[in-house]
Amino acid sequence: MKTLDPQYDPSGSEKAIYEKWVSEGYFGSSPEPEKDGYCIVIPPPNVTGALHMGHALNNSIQDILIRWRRMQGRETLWLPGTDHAGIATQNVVEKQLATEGKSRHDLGREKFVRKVWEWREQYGDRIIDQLKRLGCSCDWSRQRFTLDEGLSKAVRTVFVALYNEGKLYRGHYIINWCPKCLTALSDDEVEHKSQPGKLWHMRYPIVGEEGYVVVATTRPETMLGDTGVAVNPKDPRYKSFVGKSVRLPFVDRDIPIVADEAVDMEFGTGCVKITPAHDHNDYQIGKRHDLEELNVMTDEAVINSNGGPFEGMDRMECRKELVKRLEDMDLLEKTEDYELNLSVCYRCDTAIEPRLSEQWFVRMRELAQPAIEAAKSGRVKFHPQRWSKVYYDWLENVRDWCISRQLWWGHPIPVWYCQDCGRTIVAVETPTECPDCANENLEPDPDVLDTWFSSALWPFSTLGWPEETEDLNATTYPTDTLVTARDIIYFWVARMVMMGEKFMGKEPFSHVLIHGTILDEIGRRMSKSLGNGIDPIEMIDIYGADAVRFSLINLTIEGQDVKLSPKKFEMGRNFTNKIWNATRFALMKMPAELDTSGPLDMDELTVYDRWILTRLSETIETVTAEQEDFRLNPAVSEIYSFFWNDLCDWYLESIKQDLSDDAPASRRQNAARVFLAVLDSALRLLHPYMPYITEELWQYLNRYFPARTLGEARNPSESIMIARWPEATDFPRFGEDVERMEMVKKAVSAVRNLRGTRDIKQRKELSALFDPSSEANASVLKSQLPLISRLGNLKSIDVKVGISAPDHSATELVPHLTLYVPLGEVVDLEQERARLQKKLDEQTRYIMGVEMKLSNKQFVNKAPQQVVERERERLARLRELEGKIRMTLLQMV
RNA sequence: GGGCAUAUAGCUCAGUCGGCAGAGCGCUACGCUCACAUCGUAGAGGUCGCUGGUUCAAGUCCAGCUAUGCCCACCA
Repeated sequence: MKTLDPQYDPSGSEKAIYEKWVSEGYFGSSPEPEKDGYCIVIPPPNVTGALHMGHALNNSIQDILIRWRRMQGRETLWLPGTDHAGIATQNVVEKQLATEGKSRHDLGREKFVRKVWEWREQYGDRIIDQLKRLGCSCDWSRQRFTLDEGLSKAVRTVFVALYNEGKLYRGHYIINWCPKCLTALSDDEVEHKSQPGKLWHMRYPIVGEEGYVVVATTRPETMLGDTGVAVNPKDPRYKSFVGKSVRLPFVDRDIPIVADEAVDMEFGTGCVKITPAHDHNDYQIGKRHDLEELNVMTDEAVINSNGGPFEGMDRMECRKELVKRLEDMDLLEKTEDYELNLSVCYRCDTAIEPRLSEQWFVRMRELAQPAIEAAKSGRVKFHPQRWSKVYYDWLENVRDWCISRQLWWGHPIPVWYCQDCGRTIVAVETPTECPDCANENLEPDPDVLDTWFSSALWPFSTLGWPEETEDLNATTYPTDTLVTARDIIYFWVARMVMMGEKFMGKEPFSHVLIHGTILDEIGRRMSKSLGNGIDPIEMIDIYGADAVRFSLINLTIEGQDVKLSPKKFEMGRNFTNKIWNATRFALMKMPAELDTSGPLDMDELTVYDRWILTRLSETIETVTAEQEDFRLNPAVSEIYSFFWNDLCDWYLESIKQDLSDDAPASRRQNAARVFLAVLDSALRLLHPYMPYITEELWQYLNRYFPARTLGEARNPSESIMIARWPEATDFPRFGEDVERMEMVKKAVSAVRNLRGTRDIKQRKELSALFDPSSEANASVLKSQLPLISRLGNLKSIDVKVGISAPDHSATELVPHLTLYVPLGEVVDLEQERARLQKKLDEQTRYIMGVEMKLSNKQFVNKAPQQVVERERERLARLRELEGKIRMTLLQMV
């Protein structure tokens, strides 16, 4: 007989178990069109990434769903992979180069890109290995990378198709430029930070006359690129100025004063400097008034030759110097403190420099419509539902998407320019000559695509599209559930639906499960800069993967954020230990010869056997229903309390005697069989949440007791991973036995209660007299005397309706049950009396409350009959109890 | 400026159809009884953010308010 250690140590077994799963091919999938499929595509983590708590939560959820559906017999596919993460990865490798004193320009593009690939080969699977430690049951044979060959083909195919339809265009527009990453960013990649700043009021002298206008700005350095000044046409203060010009200091350019509705008369001076090349609004205003667009900065946001005396200065340096000189020239009217909304790069936090440049854009309006429709029609459902509103808001107000990035790492834009005739060639395959002039001198577009462009195709590009592969069929696409966090609803979710509708003609998934964000103990986002992150791998090292998974799910309620601390994982660790020990007990106590050949005779079972089977059936039903609703937290809580409270605290304690050597053989057989069946199903219920420990223990159970009699697993000997998900109907329900067991629990609790409140040692055996108020209850108790005396540590029990209190006894009164325990001289009668009196007062108060309610005609007439009836019963119960207490008090005198 | 979320025990949070306020942690007392001290038994601890309203009945529904957090938005 196998004896387990008294404490569960996950570190010894997790790795071997995982390897076994992989080598047996349990994660694999063979999606065929006629199968009942269940497919999830992983949100591909960045290759540069290390697993953080957000990933741990995200992937735990996916693994739970996949494992559960797999056990239900669905053809599951969890498709894994990583994202090439343009900027992030390029930055990492550039940083590495920098330590060698080199830049990517020293290497040149080709060599640099090769270097990044090398980096990926070396480090890119780190996060994959970490996902494996978490226990993720992805089909690793299908692992994809957003930059691998198949996906590149998908990207180019989509690009060409959109271009040919006129949904892609290249143009000279103002975009968000990161002067550190040296690339354009989409609007969504810009973050906004509130920051204290200043509002400088500058004087621009009017040309040809005395005086000046005062413009207010938060960015004085951009004045070098001003090509106009705008006022509101309705502003009486400036009416006479419209049409005149001002002379720009330092660069001595005359620029016009124009009237534009967009100017807010209330703000600042009501007079705005216009810098079309360095501000989104100014760009629009400039277009309307045909103002010159003058770029005054280099890629690195250093003032260029258009900046006159400030050429060569960094923008911030220039700002300082420029303000100082304005002041010297008496052109600075005043400086105000101002809270500004600073735009920063989401990757490096550098202040964005809006900048005019040549970029590629996707026309979004039309593409967005089917994506909106997909959600409106219910084909794509958000959980919780409120996130659909965020999704709609973005899609309904979507702006064109800037997709070109001035990076080297990424999908090259499949466009070539004929150096001879100037023709633009957009093609899936690299062209060798110009179709117009046959010239071979073709220059490729230097830019790459936004990483999110390839991510948008992920749900079908990973399945082989545009090739017509076997994997791409109704079993896999649309996939079932996308599990993700709210911060990429725009970046990713909306764009996937858009592209899925466009190129597959179908939504890419039916459900979007948005989970909460993991925060630190005091509610801040976990971030590298704050250093407040908790490393999931470190937690797995300490507590085990199952404990980490369980704890995370147990803390995560329906999309609510989670405040996390390392201590929270102790709960999961404790639970694993509980499961371990319940099984340990089973293995220790099983009879040497367990006969499981015939069916279990239900008539031979005890009250507690039938009770636990009923509770199990109910638990299975609830858990399955909650999971169907994506409510994993209520599901797992249900299993937790079933396992700990019902199974361990009550059932296991109840059968201890039955499993001992001196118990009758048939009783021992039956108790063992029921216990085994319950344990087996409980482990199967727990498996999606805690895959490792359930597998390990299940194997132990299998090895020694391969045959089952209830809730038969599909393949008892192989792996719990592919065992059958339990069904409520696997077990009979016995309503009456549940009631009986509740009565027994009440009696035992009364004894324990009496002990606890009177400082009577657990070890001391007591004599108990129960007055169960009805003959029915009396017979229930009488039939369970051995159990009650065992659980209550009693040496004798009397059960009699209407029994009167013996002398020198302590009394415990609960509804329908009075317990007397004679304590001889040790009983403190004064205290007993006080206790009873207090209880009596309490009952009287309750009774008054209920009487009041019942004497209220409104209540009796309007409340449902059921509720009124319940109150009446309650009153009867309370009165009975009150009477009982009074009587006992009288007897004590 | 708009939108969303949150407010319940000392802490972190559950609470579905409106019908007797729950869990984990922490705290107190007792117990190393042969599954588990990562445990067991018992206990203390609540004006459900505030103000109104609907209802026989409100933690739960409605309105308003306060506080906190997040998202969106071109007032320089």
